[in-house]
Amino acid sequence: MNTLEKIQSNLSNFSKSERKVAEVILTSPQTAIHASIATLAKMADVSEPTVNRFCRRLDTKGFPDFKLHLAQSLANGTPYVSRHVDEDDGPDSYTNKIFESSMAALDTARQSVDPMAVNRAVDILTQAQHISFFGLGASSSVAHDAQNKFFRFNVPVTCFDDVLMMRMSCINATTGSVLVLFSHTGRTKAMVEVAKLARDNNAQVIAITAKDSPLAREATLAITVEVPEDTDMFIPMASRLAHLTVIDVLATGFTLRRGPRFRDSLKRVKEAIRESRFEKPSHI
Amino acid sequence: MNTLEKIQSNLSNFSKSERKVAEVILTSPQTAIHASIATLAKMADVSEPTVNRFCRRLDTKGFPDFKLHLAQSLANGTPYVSRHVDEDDGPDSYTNKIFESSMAALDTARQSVDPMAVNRAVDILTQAQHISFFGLGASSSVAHDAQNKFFRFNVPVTCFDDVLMMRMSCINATTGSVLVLFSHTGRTKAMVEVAKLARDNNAQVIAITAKDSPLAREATLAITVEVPEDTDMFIPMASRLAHLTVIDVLATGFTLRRGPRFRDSLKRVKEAIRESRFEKPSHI
DNA sequence: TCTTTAATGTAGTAAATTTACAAAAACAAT
DNA sequence: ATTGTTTTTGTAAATTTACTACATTAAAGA
Repeated sequence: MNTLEKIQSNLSNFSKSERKVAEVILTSPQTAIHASIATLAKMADVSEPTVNRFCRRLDTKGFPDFKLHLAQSLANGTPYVSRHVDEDDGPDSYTNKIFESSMAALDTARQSVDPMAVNRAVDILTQAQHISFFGLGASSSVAHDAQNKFFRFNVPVTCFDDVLMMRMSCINATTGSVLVLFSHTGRTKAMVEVAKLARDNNAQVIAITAKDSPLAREATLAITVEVPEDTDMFIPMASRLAHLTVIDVLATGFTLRRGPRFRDSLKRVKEAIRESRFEKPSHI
Repeated sequence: MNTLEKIQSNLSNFSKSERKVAEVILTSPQTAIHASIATLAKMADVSEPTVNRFCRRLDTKGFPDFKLHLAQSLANGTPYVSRHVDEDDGPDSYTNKIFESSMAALDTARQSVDPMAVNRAVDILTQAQHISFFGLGASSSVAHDAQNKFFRFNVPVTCFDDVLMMRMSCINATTGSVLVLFSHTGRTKAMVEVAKLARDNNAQVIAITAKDSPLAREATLAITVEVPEDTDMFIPMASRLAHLTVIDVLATGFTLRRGPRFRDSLKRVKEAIRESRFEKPSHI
């Protein structure tokens, strides 16, 4: 909830003096954010500590922190809030809502991803002799995307979206094999079994999945991603965007680890497909 | 202009030490607004007055005032600036940069997508007797994702990431066929030819691609998406996220058009895969 | 190489915020 | 009404924070 609204709704919970502070802030919030605690105290005709206590009552660290929160709530509207699509939303409305929800999801995901886990995953990937990407259902396209990306790195890669092929591939796994498993829930039985099978064959298993899930526990290394999935919609949407972005992060880490010479070869891959394209008009 | 963007664009005008401050703030603006001038100075490895001078250079009264502005810019408008990954970025830094760039890309994409085009695409899709999704290279996983999504709608769908199959499929196309082509550049020769072939066979062609591209011109309807693609990285990253989100938008429009009864069948699809999962501990 | 100018840091100062504690007010129970 | 208790509020000191003036260092130009 927006800070200004919070003050409004908590008005009855405040003490007499605190309410005076609230009144002053509600009357001219723009003045409040630029005032010092002394000025504001004088305006509300209370003591400075009262203002400070008022701030703490609103779950802020103190006066400066409170001003920060207030400033944000004054900056028209909260940015990317996951908003549910309504029955009677027009194209304009649902288009915006979906995009904003996606951005909000990425933001949540970003905060939940542990960079150290990313770093260790990059370690494992750079040392791999062979990388396999596995995903079922909605995650199969994620696995395909990963394959497409790492393929350009001139590393042996495969990708499966079929349980039987995954299992067969695990049987042939060796110490140099690295498997990357994608699963939003981390509870798909088949995937958990595949992870176990792979580890039994000494392969390294990186899971990109939910925190504290069976798959996360079964993997050598788990990059856990928290995504506020829209439960109204019966289709996973936000999770795959988050997973794809994790792929980008891993790919970036990979190229950074390999150094500048490696990037030249990427450039050549890109140039290889140039001929298949229509020239872009150069005068634009 | 948003403070964060202002820092980004003024980067060259700053002195060496000021740039260090800018880097720290851009890397984690959320940390910056909660830090004291001393903490920030230490993080950037500069002196406190340098931080202060940095603030003034951005037309603020001083450090606290700067934090207020920054807080506001994080709240409204575009908080996420597309930022390039540096050679010496640590895991923490590049993880954040990639996520933020992705969010910034989605924001740009959102502003460029025409909701009316979306609406017309939904019209066409709801009336389709058969839907095919085509994508090559990095777009093939996008097409797969679309297939997975629309498959749940109990509509006949196919998906190809192979030019020959695409062409064969076009030959058999009829008036009720709808093709959805994904291409970031809209300049892939093969795709443009496929679009032409399909239209010659009276199929409807929806292109999700770049504005004013050959493919956009060749299609019955184009949903044009503008994406600030990072040209340093020789791999398309942001574009596919934008295209996937467009799929979500189309899928949402589709379900809304079909009405509430339709959603029950989606629910059943979801329940069908429940058995394949480990139960989630209910006490959490 | 020397001079000039710009950039950066050090140390001290002023301001603002917070803490600890005491006074006052409100409330309850005798 | 009066006393004891709790809550609220304010005072004053301590601490943290930000800023200013000046010194030093680095860079640029002659």
